[in-house]
Amino acid sequence: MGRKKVEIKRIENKSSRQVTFSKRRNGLIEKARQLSILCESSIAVLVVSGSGKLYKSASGDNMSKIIDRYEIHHADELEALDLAEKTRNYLPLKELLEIVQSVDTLISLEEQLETALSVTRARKTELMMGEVKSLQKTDLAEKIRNYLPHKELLEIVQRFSNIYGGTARDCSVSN
Amino acid sequence: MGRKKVEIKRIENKSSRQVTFSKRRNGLIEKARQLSILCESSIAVLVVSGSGKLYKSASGDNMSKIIDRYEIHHADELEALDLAEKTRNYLPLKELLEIVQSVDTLISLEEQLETALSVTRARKTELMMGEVKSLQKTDLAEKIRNYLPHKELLEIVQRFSNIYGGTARDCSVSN
DNA sequence: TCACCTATTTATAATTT
DNA sequence: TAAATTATAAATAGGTG
Repeated sequence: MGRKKVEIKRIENKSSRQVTFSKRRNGLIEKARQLSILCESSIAVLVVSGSGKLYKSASGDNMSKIIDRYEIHHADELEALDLAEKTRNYLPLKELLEIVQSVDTLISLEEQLETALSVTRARKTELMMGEVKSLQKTDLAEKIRNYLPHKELLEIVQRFSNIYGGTARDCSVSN
Repeated sequence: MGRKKVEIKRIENKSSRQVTFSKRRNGLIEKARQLSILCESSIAVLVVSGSGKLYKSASGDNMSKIIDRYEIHHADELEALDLAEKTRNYLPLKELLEIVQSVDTLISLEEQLETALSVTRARKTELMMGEVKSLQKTDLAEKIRNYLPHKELLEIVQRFSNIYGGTARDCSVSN
């Protein structure tokens, strides 16, 4: 849609590439805006220029919510990937805070965790991942359950399981 | 660009809205692809339909890298927001793992942290956030510095600071 | 560099199959 | 319904000031 048909390949001339980048970028964002209004949808457009500059647009909802939606959908795909692959991807900060908080809780309960804390990191990971069941009968388990809502605790344990490849999925943490 | 000019407002007829959604969504993603090739850029498009279904496209780079770029840029804006707001946003899982690992490291160095570990959670947070400077002269600081790359440690400390509202930004952790 | 211009291509709304 | 067609609106490539 111009005086000449252009092949879709890198524009070699730097200044016309810059002009085209600016024009088409604006066009793309305008198209996103229209689609979001016409069809009641939420659209995020992120453009990173060759020089690394970021241009973004969020229509119909805010950027974080749209990316959140992507993360939720994407989480399933992550299941199949290994840890190295996972590290290139994301978790909600909320979950991070919960995990940090749960680790923190474990630390604050250290007097009851003496044995566990003296073992190796691998053992500790296993504890956080897979031994919740056995802790149920102890005061520690009681305290942890009181500290975090049951469902969230289970999710955190499962998250650790996913990260470290354990089998917490099979744990039940009943009330 | 059709038989009639259309106003940019919600299409009331459900089936024509669906048809337009499908056509324009494809058009948008194709435009993104072209722009990324023509101008050597990376473009992410996330579309969430009214019914909540997600459509995504990443051109020029993978989705995670593009969103990562957004997160890095966006981090500055987050500074001004409170924790509740922050929890609706994201951190790379990589950073999560580093933080968990750093907490883990702190735990494994517990014999040197006896005093710190016996204080309250608030005190502990303060330690992790703001007291790195004072730790520099101790063996603990040495071990931490050896355990994690310097730059990453600083970033983690700053991240804790951002989360808990401390002032680790002012800390220097020199080698 | 930066708007504006406009010939032309491209996208798409309505229609047909 | 859904895919293909077609008439038209919209986007934009190259040009101009």
